[in-house]
Amino acid sequence: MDTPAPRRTRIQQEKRELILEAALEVFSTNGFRGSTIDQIAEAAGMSKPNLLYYFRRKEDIHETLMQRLLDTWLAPLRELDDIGDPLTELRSYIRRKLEMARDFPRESRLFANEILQGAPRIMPMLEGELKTLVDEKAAVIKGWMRAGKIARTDPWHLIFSIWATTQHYADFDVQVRAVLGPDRGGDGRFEDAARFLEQLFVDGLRPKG
Amino acid sequence: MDTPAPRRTRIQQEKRELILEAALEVFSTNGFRGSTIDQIAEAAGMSKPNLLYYFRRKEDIHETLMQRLLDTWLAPLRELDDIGDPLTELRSYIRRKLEMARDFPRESRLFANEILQGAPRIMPMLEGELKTLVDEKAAVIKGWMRAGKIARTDPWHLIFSIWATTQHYADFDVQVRAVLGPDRGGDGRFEDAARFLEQLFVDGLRPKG
DNA sequence: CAAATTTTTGACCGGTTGGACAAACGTTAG
DNA sequence: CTAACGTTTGTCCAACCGGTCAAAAATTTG
Repeated sequence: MDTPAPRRTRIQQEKRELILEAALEVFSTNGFRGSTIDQIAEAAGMSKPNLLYYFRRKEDIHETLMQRLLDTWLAPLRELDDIGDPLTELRSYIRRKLEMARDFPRESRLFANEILQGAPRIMPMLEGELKTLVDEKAAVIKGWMRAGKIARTDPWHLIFSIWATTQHYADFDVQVRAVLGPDRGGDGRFEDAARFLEQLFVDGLRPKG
Repeated sequence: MDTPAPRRTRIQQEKRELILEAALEVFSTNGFRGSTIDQIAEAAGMSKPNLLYYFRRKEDIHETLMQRLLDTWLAPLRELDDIGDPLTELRSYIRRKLEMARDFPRESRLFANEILQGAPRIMPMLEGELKTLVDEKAAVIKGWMRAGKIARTDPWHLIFSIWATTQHYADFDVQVRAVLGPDRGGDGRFEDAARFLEQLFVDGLRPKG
């Protein structure tokens, strides 16, 4: 099904990386339609026809970017495992997701842009791979609830709320910084967020006496 | 500072409303740059030059839409009051925000689009009006914590987490529906979400010991 | 070196987009 | 009726955008 491993020269590999890096920057802030090939080419330090020599269509860049993103994006949830203490597992999942929001905000915004516009390009993946993964992990969480390890609640919405709260710090970064102001909006905001979220979810999920 | 009350005929008022309604639909799904005047005009059932008779520039439509949005968008937070039981107050704030995500998803997505792109048009409002309001309400919440009515935590991040979790059901609606599937992704998803969020926040904020 | 291949660029093209404009059309008031 | 005013539309334009192409420049290969 996949393209049969296209042979690429060293220059091709490097330039393609350069373009993808530039495109991530441009797409994540302007969306797909709001971005122009010229913008990406300029950010990558090359001319438009030269860029089009490496990616024949604008959509190819976006598609490549999206494919790479999805692999790494779900990695934290895949790691959520049945071994170990449930509350500890959830806590480290939240921490990993928040670290991704901190370290890969552009990827988060690229994803958010796609979903906001109705996920026209990745809908099959949402209904397939993603749903399967979430259902699987929801079953794990349900097991923890049955065993009395965490409070009974809806596992799917629990996962949604973890996504929402962590990605918020990437997608709505400007708002967060504007509201916190120059004093508290600095680098420490992610640690404050980590502390808060840990408290919220751990106390909110601790099994009731 | 404001425009000196432009006189408008009845037709002008009606047509402007029609255009704003159509523009909300188009802008919220395609973003500003991703939307064309033609699309909006067609959605409003009129020709492009006719639309431009009521709004001289595309940006004017967006600006008007954004100004109206901001008023209603912060209303729920403004209602958060010091009277009444703190946990009840927070619970009804969450409920109101979730109802807005359910009833006004286009407004939510319009706002999300703007923030995602760095809030180029509303940054002053974020740093001014919004920050002032949030600081004010954070002080109220801090009072509740000092009084031992709710658990001690960061009020600003608490507000962020309420925004994030509730707006998620509007902004990421397609993902939510895709993951929940045809069975659970129906109309009941907002009630499930309300139940879950209430449990999460109320239990997570109940004062300890 | 020289031939072959890969990379880069300037010029160009067709389609789209935001917006201008004048003329036509409709409505209302005297 | 008619003049004034408000509304609608067809036509047009300049800028922009995604993408092509041939030729020049650089690099690799023999």
